[in-house]
Amino acid sequence: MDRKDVATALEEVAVLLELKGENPFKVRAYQQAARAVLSLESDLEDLVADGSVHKVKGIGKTIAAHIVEMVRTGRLEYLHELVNAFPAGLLELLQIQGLGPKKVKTLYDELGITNLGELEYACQENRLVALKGFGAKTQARVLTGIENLKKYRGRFLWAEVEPAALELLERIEACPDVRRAALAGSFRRRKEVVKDLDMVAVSSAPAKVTAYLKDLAMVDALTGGADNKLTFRLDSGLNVDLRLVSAEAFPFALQHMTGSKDHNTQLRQRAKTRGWKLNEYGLFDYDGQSRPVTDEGGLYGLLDLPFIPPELREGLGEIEAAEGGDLPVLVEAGDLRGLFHVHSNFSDGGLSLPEIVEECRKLGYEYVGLSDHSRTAAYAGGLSVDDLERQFAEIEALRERVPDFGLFWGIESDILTDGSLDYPDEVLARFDFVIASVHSNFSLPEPQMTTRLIRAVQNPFTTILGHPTGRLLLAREPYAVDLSAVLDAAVESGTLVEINANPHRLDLDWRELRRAARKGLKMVICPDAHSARGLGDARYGLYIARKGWLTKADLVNCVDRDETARLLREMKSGRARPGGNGA
DNA sequence: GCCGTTTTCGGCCCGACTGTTTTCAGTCG
Repeated sequence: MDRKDVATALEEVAVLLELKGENPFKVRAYQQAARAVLSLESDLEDLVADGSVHKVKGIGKTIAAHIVEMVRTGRLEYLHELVNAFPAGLLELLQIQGLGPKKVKTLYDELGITNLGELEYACQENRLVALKGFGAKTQARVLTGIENLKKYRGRFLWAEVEPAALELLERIEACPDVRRAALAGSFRRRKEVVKDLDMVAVSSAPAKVTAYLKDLAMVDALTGGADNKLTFRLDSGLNVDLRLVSAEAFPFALQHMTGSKDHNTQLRQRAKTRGWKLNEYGLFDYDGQSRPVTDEGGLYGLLDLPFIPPELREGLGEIEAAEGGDLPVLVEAGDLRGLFHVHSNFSDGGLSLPEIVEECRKLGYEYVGLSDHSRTAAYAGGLSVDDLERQFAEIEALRERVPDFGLFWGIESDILTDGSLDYPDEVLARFDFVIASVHSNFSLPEPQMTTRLIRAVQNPFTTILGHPTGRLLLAREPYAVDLSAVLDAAVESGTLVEINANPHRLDLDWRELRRAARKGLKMVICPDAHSARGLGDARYGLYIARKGWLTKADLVNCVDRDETARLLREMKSGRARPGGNGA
């Protein structure tokens, strides 16, 4: 087990102990130990080897023994005992908004509820209202929570699917009876959430391909399919549709399977007005002759269109734009010169400041904007004014050591309920930049939430509005807010808006990006990284920026270090802001 | 369960909200 597995196991222990009603400080000890493991500077195996695990701050004798057991044997007996002490479905109840360990325990103890289905039934029978600490509103909230959970089930984050998708593609390409293969569908269009995986392959031996798939370890079961259409389920629960076609049909099938439905409808319409017929097998003229193409570009070419990148194929005007030569030159990975919104171990991040700099340089960036949590975010180790002093000193020292790398000092300030930021102005004035984000009080009524965000956006110290809608994909709906009004305010005051690249967020949503860019809004791809791996999340932000039609010009990340420094200085002094009146 | 130390046990991070209560427990971030 690596450090991440160990940390996850410790967190599971914490959850189960809470459910058991254990001493809350014991629970916290496990949570803290999990965090300590994650932010370990040295190798976990080395620590185990020389018996010094218990010397790590936050890890005592008991948990050290647990860790040693996990690293050596790959499992933790204590965790298994705890898991077995509860019905399997009970843990799922914790995912419902508003239900924590105490309430779940009550439901289990008092009503014998052990899974989602039983809970839903109990709500419908009006049985929750009678429980101590519960009432009509709680019951209604639980029902809504169950609805949401059901809605999310069977759907996957793009980033979750990616490793399996790439591996599967590799395996299928390696099949002797497959000549060519590609990923298609919403995955290829880089939708933030996908329901299943569509694939196309060239093969004339479906039976052999079927047999090959059956032997793959990652394939859980073949679930059906006719001759040229195989459907199967991966061990992750993801369903895959694999379409087998001839080499001639491949570009047409790939285009067809990539979609979207709206895009394809419009494209077929376009073919029809030319007297042709387009389907997954080819483009046919009057006398039923198909026109040969070697790739998708050729297909679009036959319809007098340039190649349309899959990300844009949502039927949202891309065909008209392509026709008029107005397709955007989408931003590319190489365009990103630096990142903002990176957490260090001063708050809840795992990396030290020098490690962050090193990792960013490895990734080819010219600068990084550090932003830890502000003081109100106590749960995330928010920085007191004293902490800020220490951090500033460390940053100054580090800057001297890496003169060729840009190090911007920022903060992710909580937006308090009234829309104000989390430090007095004289403190805010010291940062190179300030990201303002909502982390509490999500259920304000829309008018108040809108006012709150607008106030934050208009604060002269706010550089970037962080995760503007607060959504967590497949977990939490966006808060109620008049987003359009907030973005207008951002354009007006020249405040930047984050594209939070964490695959659970991807917030701002891609559907808003194009409209926002048209308004003149400048945006920033922010990994919101808490670890080295988290820095890599920037690419999900890039994908979503592309999906939102963004070009280099829309993203502050695409200017070099000196220009960025100048921009931040200007924003601070209030003279000019990109997109603002002073620009 | 961990820490620090006052070597044997007491303190451990918290503010705000919500819905339940009639003064507070549970949840969230």
